[in-house]
Amino acid sequence: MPYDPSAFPPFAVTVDLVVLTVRRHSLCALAVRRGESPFQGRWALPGGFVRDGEDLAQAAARELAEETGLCVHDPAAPTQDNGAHLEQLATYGDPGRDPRMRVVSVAHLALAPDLPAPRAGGDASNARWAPVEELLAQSGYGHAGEAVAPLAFDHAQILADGVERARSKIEYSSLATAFCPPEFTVGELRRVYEAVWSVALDPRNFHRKVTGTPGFLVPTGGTTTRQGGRPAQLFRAGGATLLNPPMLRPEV
Amino acid sequence: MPYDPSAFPPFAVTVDLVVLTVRRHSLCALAVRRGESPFQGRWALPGGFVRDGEDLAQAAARELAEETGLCVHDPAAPTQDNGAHLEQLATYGDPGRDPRMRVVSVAHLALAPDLPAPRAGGDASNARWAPVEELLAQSGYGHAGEAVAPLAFDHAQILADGVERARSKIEYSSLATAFCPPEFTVGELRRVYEAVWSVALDPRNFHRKVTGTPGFLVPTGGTTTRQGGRPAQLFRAGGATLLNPPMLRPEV
DNA sequence: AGTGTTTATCGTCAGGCAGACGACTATGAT
DNA sequence: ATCATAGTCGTCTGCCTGACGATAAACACT
Repeated sequence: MPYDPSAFPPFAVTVDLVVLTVRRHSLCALAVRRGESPFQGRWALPGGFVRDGEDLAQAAARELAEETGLCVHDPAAPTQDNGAHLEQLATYGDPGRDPRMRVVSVAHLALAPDLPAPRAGGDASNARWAPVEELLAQSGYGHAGEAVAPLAFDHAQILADGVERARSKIEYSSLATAFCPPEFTVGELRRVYEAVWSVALDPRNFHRKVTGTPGFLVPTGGTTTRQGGRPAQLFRAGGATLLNPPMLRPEV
Repeated sequence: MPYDPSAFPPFAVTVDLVVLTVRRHSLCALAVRRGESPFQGRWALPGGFVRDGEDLAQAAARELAEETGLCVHDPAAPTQDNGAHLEQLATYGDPGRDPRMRVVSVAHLALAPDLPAPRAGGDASNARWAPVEELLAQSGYGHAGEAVAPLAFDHAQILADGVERARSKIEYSSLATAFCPPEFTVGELRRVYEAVWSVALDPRNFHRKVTGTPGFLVPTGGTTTRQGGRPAQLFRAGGATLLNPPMLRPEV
């Protein structure tokens, strides 16, 4: 028995993506320039409609692939390379958040290693990685800074929520490795934490913490000097996902 | 410029509620019996359609009030009594999760103190508080137990996610006080933790932890003997929301 | 009145972990 | 050769937690 269509208002459902990466020691998010009204020419988060017969996670993964070429790292089959972490963030459904009609957006959070270059999607005339601090300035969610127009719709709120989720989640999970290439050094992982939290961490205590947590890192045997200085051991992400005790974020 | 209606499939959007409370030393959830097909006669989580012009949080608060009479405790105006904690949980949008049509449900989590009795909503022929362990048995999310039919739709998954959220969130926030009446003793708060986590905690270490965390509890000056034994100091929830360092959940 | 039971509250002690920081190592640059 | 850079190993101190003893204040019996 189908529902009586007059019993509920129809909604459009979209997925929006907060895609985060670490570039040049700062936390950056993927932004696309809107080619259509409303907010034409303004920066926005990538996203699109959920299609018929499509799961929310599928829709988010499809949008992510369209915008970045990233495949979602499936925990069940961790053989793939260049995989990103993807998780649902929150849902935004204020009436009036889109002036055209009632749109409910299921925001997702994606964490990716540093990528060569963003490629613009179909309906976006441009795309770029921008420091989150810059995107959130002017919006009341960040410190004042560059004079960039605020993000379209309620995307500044969504981005702020995604950044906060990422900041807190790397405390008690091994998620920070999602920002790293498949093989990385302890120093590279530390620079991820430092960029995401905007703090400086003691290299010695950090090294003790991450190498002492069972299952967090597994050595690959190789070394690298790509950061300069003494060669560093290379690691892959271990199977552990929960960090107990957590990595403590220093006080402000 | 409105959207082209043919550009996206129409969805129905609902809110579903995971309302948790602690009754007789066990964590219970509000369940309503379905009066209509599909899943007629089965237990389900309370919920309903989001109305035109209504925010998601408003819709959840309205459903909560309809089902339980609870008002949402607004952090901005903490003068109200009998207020419950309400937060968005996650969104479930599998095609086919409702056999009638495409429905996206924005699940919310509510935490309430022990209530006198549930009152059935309009379209539910019955309502009750049931131990979550009982509701999740038979569903693969809990231990085997009573022979109760599984919850309707994907509500077992939603309930399991809500319970897990509550279990982890009381670790690092003062949210456990949302399960308590406005004034409560340290022992009552401890029994909340014990019920939610299904563990036994050392009363002396627990007392030291919660009274030693600044801003967690503020003494009201009164005492009570409603639990028997030596009179206990009464407290109200303090302003602190984050617990740092967190309350540690004992190992299994 | 005394005794037992229950619950609350205060103390003590040992082990683990984090922050601060010294020391040493191995590379490339000048 | 010397310096700068980055990585790695140790040490020490203070805080927090888990385990548990001891005391306090109520009630229920006898």
